[in-house]
Amino acid sequence: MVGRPRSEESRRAILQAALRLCDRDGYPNVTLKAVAAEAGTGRQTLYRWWNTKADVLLEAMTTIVAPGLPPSPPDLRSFLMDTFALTDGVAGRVVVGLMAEAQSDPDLAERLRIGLIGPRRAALRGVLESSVSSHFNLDLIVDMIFGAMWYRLLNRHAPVDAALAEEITELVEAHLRRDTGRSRTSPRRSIRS
Amino acid sequence: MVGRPRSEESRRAILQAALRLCDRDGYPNVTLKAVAAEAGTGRQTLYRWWNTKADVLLEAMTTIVAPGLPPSPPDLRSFLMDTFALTDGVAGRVVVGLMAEAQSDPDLAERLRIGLIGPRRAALRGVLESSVSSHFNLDLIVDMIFGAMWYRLLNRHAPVDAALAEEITELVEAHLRRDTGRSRTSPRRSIRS
Amino acid sequence: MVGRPRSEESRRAILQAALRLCDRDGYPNVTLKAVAAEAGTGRQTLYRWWNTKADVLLEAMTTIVAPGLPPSPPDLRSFLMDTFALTDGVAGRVVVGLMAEAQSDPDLAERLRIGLIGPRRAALRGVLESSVSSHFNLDLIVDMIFGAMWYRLLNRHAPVDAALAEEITELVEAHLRRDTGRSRTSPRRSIRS
Amino acid sequence: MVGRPRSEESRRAILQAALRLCDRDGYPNVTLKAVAAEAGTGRQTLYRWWNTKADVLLEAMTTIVAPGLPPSPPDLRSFLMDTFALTDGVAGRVVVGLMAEAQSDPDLAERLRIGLIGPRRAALRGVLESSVSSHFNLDLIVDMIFGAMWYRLLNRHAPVDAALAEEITELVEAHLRRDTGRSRTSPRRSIRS
DNA sequence: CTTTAATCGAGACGGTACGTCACGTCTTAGG
DNA sequence: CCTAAGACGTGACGTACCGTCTCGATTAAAG
Repeated sequence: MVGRPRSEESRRAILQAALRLCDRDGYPNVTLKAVAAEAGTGRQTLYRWWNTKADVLLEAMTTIVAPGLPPSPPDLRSFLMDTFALTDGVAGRVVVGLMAEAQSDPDLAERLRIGLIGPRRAALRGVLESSVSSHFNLDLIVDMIFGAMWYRLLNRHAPVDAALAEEITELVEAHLRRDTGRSRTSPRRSIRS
Repeated sequence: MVGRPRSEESRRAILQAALRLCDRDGYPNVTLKAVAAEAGTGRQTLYRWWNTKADVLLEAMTTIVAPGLPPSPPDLRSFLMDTFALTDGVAGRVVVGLMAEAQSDPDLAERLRIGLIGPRRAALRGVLESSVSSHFNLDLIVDMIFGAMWYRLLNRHAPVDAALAEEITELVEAHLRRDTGRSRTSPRRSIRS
Repeated sequence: MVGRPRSEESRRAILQAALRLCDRDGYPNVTLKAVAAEAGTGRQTLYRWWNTKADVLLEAMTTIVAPGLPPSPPDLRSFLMDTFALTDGVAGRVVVGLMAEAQSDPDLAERLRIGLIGPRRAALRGVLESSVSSHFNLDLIVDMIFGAMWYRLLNRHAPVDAALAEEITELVEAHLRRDTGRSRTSPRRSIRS
Repeated sequence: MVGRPRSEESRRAILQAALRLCDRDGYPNVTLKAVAAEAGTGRQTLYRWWNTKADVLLEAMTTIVAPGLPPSPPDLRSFLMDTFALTDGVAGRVVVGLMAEAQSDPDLAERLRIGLIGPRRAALRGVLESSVSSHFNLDLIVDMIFGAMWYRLLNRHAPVDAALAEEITELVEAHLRRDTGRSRTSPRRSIRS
């Protein structure tokens, strides 16, 4: 026997309510109780399909927000512009909240790396491969670029905006360009995700 | 009249209990109730002097952990070595937890910037000033170096260790050195903290 | 939609736990926390349905204890015997505690008068009407009979027992009887509850 | 060594503050903390000389309020008039609060009986002895008269005023007078305080 | 065209941390 | 040695959210 099928309507209502509340109250102040109420759904419906707040918002990120990312951006400048633009809104708050929660939830941490962070790292690395000298440890460059972004997202001492994208692009192209690379840095080592 | 003086013993017991529980259970799983119990003090004593968990741990960082920082490190390599070494332990977990909490507490965010993050930024900038060409926007370099550190602390795709310090130092000295600087990057802009 | 129905089991467990603790520790020493623990229920379940300790015990009195009262006692002697018998146990402690609390809670005071005290006054008055001369102010007689009971319950200088019932009955029947009434007392005035 | 003598000023300030707060907030809402603050005295000073709230108010009653009682009232009517008049004010609230507290404090109960209730019972008994036939159990009559008073003080279904004094006096004089007493009531039994 | 079964909303359940309040004790400096 | 001031450890308060558990009602495939 099969029973009543899952309501797609409830699913989307819950994901969108979660994002809406994250935007309004901030990730840590969102409760699943409030999400259910905001979505106009029962609480058990929520717990039947997700286990935690992080589960809900991770799915919301990958099914609602992520599709808005640039598919295959041509150059570093556009890649950073598009990426940074996305951080200015719910997506930024959510992803920072998820990252914070992952600090004490190893399982969530891994799903974050695999589902969200890793793919973006790979994408940036792909963009860099065509413009940065192979003498450099690309993973380190990726760390420093996305690191600057995360650092500013968290500490808010400066915005993550087009100007940052521009500055980073100029720095990379002026000093790490394929033809200008005279690196004495050590050979790259393998890195997770 | 004066009344009974504040118990320095209780104060230190609470700060150390908070750090201990952070180490054991992770920042978000620490409760003030448990801190009071672990410290062997009354709960009211805790609320008398601090308002939130973040308050307690921020003071713990600045009065117990921070004094362990290098006073005036000579060069970039040692500076990063010392700094990164500190992140491997309670300090890392705490500071990440504080940063996460600051996302929805603007007041805490500012105190973090002023008391913890800003001074470290200034210190790194000071070190860079003597070795990096003035053509570069030093704030951006600081963002990228500390950014890489934060990024790895949060995402844990790679360790924040001596090797990272070494790689960053080599990259900076090889390509951004004072005498080799032929930057075409845009002029620096002012940046908060 | 309806939701999960209220648990009758929890309700009775709480009421009985409240009475049990009142009996053991005395009304003022009962805490709602202890009631919940004794009843094996959550604390919130208690607060969901009652606001105060007095609320709980008032309901316990009217739904558990009161049904044990004599339905329609034939004569004054039996009425007093039955009534006084009830005061020797939890009921006495509870009702005294409620009365004490009502001194600073006008709302509780009114509910006490309407739900507990008033009906007993009416019942006693009914019994007296058939045996006491209409020359007397029955409300005053009620005050003096129940007053003696309350006075002894509170001050404990003498027991509220069958002997008291006997003495009062004799006094009333010897001197206030319908046919012997030659009262010169003033006409009755109306009295609340 | 003798040290500093006890401050009589503080003592009176505390007693009066306790009465004032009882009047304003009701006995159960008075806290010793508030009494000390109201009296402008330290909290320890209070605890040094009294153990409980009841202690303070019992002393306040016996040293401040009681002296206002009629010394040797001539007849039942004046005795009741004077007595009832006193219940309309702080004294009523305090004595009811003490009585309530005594329900779970046997020691306080006894001090109440000895220091406050017993003497008044004896006084009323003395008045009755000269006007009521010796055939009656005077303790029962005392119980019924003071009982009516307490009952009304607590339940507030009717005032404790001059009218009540008048009605009781008339009832007693009309039906229990020395020369009219043809009582068939049982012989008196001994009664505590 | 009725079962049958899993879903839906609603909402009560036993827990637990929250931040506040009053308790009664203690530890200061000052009279 | 008493006084005021006030911090101390304790424990109940009433609130909020947790994740689980019943409910009656709904929905669709299987019999």
